[in-house]
Amino acid sequence: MAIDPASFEPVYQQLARILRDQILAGELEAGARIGSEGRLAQQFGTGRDSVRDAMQMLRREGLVITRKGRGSFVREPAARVAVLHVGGGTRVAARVPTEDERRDLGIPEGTALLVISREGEPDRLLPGDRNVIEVGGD
Amino acid sequence: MAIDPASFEPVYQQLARILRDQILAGELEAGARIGSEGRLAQQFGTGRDSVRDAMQMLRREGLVITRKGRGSFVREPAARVAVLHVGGGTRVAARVPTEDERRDLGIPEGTALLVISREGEPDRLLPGDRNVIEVGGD
DNA sequence: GGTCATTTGTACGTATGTATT
DNA sequence: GAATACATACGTACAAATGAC
Repeated sequence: MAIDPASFEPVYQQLARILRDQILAGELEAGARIGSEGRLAQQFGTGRDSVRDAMQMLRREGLVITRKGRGSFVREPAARVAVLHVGGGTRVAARVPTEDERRDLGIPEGTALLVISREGEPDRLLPGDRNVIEVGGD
Repeated sequence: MAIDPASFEPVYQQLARILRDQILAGELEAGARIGSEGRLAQQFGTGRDSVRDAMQMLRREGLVITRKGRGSFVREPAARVAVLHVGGGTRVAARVPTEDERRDLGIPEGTALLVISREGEPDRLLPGDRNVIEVGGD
């Protein structure tokens, strides 16, 4: 729960990880307000810059939303995924990949992810650089 | 082609717009190297911070890719869109919305966009917060 | 292999503008 | 109007990756 400035992991990523874990664990519920940038910077002993970078990471992952003059809030998980029923028991979802997925899949920023789901089958992740795939329409 | 620090439009957004226009107009071809952050900052008379913010904007839009120690390069347009043929002459594409689309559609960062295309019909944009839609698979 | 210049990544500081409460 | 909070924008410094030599 503390920041190690000497760690191999950048400060802002440590901070993002701490907050992400709290959100995914439900300690910070959807709609809950996250401490202000100044407050968090003071609390964790970092610059406000690092807090902003961490927040931005969480915004990109769709976990939080930040409103000017108000603060940052935990987002509804479902609000960041578009789901399409395409027939034949197949669902197609679009979402922004997490940082981990981006690293694992080797895809750059600015690439959306198609998730193709069928009952009883593992999800198929389709990044934007392997485009044009046929899905049986029934 | 110049930056106006007194404009209502933030410096980094002016810079992003200039570079975006050059990319979309083909003046900067796919794979082309964009000037270094320091070079651009000097050239446009801004801080490196503003250049970085502009680059980040373009990265999120899928227009450029940045590699540490090397520089930023114009990305292949197709590389950022995943396209799925779902039958019935319908195509589904996922991509990260542009900043303009985010503003127009009123959706926050970290939300992907589903684009449903059918021959002879206008594209339908489906953001992540209006989820679960049926598309005739036929 | 080693060194060097270049370039981006991270992290701090300060100041001012703008939106919300 | 005042207080709070985020947005923008400048500065500096050092770390890490890359490529040229």
